[in-house]
Amino acid sequence: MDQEKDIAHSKTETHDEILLAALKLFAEKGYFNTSLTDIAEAAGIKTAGAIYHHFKHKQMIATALYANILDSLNISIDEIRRKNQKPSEQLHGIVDLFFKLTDEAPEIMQFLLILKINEFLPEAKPLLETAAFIKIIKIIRNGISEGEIRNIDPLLAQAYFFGIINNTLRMILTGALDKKAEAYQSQTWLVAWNAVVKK
Amino acid sequence: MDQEKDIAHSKTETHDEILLAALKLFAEKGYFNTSLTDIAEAAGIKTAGAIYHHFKHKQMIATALYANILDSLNISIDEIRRKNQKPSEQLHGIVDLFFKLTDEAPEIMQFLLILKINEFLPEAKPLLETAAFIKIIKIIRNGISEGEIRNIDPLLAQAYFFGIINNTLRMILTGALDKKAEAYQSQTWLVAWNAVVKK
DNA sequence: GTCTATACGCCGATAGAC
DNA sequence: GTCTATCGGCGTATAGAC
Repeated sequence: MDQEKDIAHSKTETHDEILLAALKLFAEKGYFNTSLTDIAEAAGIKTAGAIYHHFKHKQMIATALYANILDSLNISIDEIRRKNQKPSEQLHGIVDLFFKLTDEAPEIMQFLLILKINEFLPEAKPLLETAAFIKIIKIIRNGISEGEIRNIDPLLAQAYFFGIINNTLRMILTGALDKKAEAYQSQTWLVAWNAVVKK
Repeated sequence: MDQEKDIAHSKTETHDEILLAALKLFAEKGYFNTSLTDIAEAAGIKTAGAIYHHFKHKQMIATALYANILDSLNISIDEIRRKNQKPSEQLHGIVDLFFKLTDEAPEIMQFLLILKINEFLPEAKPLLETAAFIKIIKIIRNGISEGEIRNIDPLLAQAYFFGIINNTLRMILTGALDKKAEAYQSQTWLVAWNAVVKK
């Protein structure tokens, strides 16, 4: 951890404006189609040069973004695990979160589900090796040992369960499905859960 | 259709070498991380300039690639539909094809499942509006009217079914799942089919 | 901390000899 | 049809005034 402050109120105003603008633009046009000039403009500063007082280079913006998103996701998952005992309830909480984020902060979900992160951050850990997602695998593993989830390779169970969830969200984010995420939530949860539940 | 010849034996040798090299590099590093110099080198020609005798510009390479892949996919799907009557069998045939391609031509599946195509081909039709994928939706629609598949929005059924299939394949392609696609095929088919079947 | 100005490199693309 | 050579532009990044 480099920063003392957390995600909500970081060092300076513009520091955050830059991150916010970058998130929006990356989600919208992709990393390579977004220039520092674009980001500067969207962040309310007139020149790209000013960005270098906040980030060493362009990649660092994406790196910080990635870290922040995964960090707050990790925190949310901790909270969900604390508030719910059964793996099924914990997974349900995560699904709730994902659907809520899709409606309320679609750029974050775009970043997680649609962007090919290691195309512009070759050094970054793949999502699945990230603290947040390791915890998800752990929840699934618990679900298996407690008899809620079928006894299959936890990674496969993850692939099936989140294959359904994430693909549905992806289609919402790209506009292929035209209602709000909320409209599909309960039905999609049921199908996903059914794909892994022990019957 | 610009070309008279089909995908298998196009105009010239190098024309195909270029496409093949580009496919490989795009799948491996992404479109924006691949320069025409890279492609030239991988295609066995010494200079990037020579490429322009085969393609108007870089985008056209990707466009041709995309068209070729979708074309041959479309043909395969026609064949599958011809050889199989029931929607369930047709879907099974498509799943077979996808798993086979993942093992035997992973770059093609990377192109389809992992690359964010409209990031470098903004004009291109989204996958789902493509002839091949419209036929897949049609198969699902038939499955619903014939009573094999549950009566839900065909697009949602597609999201669920291929969410499982594609996410599994994606994890194989990225190395998160370490066996060959074939090893997961029958199990994954069952789970995916179960997610949409009318019970 | 933001501005102006500018350096630098890389890549896409073109011209023209062979 | 492939080569050499080169142009032009854009985008990252830096230097230095304010």
